[in-house]
Amino acid sequence: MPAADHERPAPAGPSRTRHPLRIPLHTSIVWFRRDLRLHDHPALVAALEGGGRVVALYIHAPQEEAPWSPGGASRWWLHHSLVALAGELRARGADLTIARGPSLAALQEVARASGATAIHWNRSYEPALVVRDGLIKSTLRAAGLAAHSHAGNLLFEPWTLKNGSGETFRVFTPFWRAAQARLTEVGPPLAAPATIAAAPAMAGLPLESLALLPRAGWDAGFAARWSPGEDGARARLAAFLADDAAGYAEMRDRPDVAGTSRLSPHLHFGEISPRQVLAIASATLERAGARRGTESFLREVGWREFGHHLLYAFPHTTEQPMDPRYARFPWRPDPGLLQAWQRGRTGIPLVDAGMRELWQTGWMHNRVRMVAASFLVKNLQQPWLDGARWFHDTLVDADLASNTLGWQWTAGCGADAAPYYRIFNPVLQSERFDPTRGYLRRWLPELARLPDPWLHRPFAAPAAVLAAAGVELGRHYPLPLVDLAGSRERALADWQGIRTPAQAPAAAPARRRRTGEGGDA
DNA sequence: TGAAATGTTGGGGCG
DNA sequence: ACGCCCCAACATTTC
Repeated sequence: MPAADHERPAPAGPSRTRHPLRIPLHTSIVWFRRDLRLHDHPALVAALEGGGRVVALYIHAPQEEAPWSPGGASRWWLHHSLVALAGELRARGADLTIARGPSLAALQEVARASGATAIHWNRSYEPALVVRDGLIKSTLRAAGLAAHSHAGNLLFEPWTLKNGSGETFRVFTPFWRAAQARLTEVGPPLAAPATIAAAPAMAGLPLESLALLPRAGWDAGFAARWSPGEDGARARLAAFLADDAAGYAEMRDRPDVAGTSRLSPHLHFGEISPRQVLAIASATLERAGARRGTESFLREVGWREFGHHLLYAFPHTTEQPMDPRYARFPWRPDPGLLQAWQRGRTGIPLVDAGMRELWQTGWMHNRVRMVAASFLVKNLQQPWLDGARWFHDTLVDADLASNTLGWQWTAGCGADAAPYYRIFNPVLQSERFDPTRGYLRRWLPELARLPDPWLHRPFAAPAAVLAAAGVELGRHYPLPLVDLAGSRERALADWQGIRTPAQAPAAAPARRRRTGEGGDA
């Protein structure tokens, strides 16, 4: 007896002609991962093609991302983003089914229970996920299921953008020049389906059972600041384009001004795609004529793209320096120094303000990230990987590709790395980029009464000034962990040592002698 | 997507 | 009036 599907009317639209009535309606799983949206979702569109029914599935499998499983801040975001996605699906007639990993077993079980014959997902590019997804795809196919991965989370697939030698770009500027030349190839975003033909509801897990929200109340400041989910993402982009994009080029480095897009967590979880960002930003700003701001903003989208392409080509860089010379760098690991940095108690105001902003909101202004990272790596000489792990655990936008790129850049061991001699002075950076001192005052209330010039450098303030402001260094606020000038000199010397590896004293004379002899060997 | 050291210039005080 | 010195202010070089 044919399935009941035969009696259903054929779906309207062009699919009717491509898929004659005699083919039974099929069921597909859409495996949602870091693409928690319904707009511009190639896997979802592919699953719905031909009038098929859909099981929308999210699988919680943090162990499959180890050692870079999502941290607490990221899990907080994920929880709320899944709530939002489930709401969007429900409004279109579908449920979000939640399962626990291992992902392969969950997919097989849901396929069996739903009768799905195909699985669609949008690709990820992190090393562990590339390996996992490859195994899953071949296993599913061997079991007779159709498994399709789609491009949906980058502007360009990493293997399609190469330099003249056919290699992955290692320097941002030529990378972005090549990408810009091909931006017209990036198609328009796909529309969100108005309705989703859902397969019968599956017995999934309640979201709460994933225990993504923290027990301790450290997330108190998060909800006021963030709106996870697809609606929140598009609202954030719209607000940025309306209010801040025109001045972005000038204001993006100012932590005392809310002039950045703050889209990073939305992009990380795929609540909005870079293709949407490109299309919406270009159209809006073309109308507004804010060309400089647009270019500057899209350039940052380019950095995200660059990080993903690099990580895809050099998967070992999550743990290993890209520049092999740094494998034997003389770091000076010190748990006490690391912990003081993590807690925002270094005695350097801009660094401490940033680390506290991070802890309390799950985010830190990009300029401050560079300064805080530079201080940890260069002045304190703590291993960049320790800093990368802390950022990964505490950022709502924690992203393995961007985080790896940023830390290796700071440490000088990355592909397009800061030159070894480029060492930030956190006090000068503070004076230059927080001229109103609004950022410092917000995050360092214990110093709020310190008069103007000294807020950037309390350790240099006259005793009378400190006393009048009610600040006793070492009690209300820490003394600096290190002397800035001295630690800078030490870093310069050590980094220069990596640049020109310690040679045997005989090396230079030996070379001279050989050239002098001319014809030997 | 630096900072500090060093070099140069030019105005003004002053003998 | 002139030369000398001092030192901002700016430019260049070096790490």
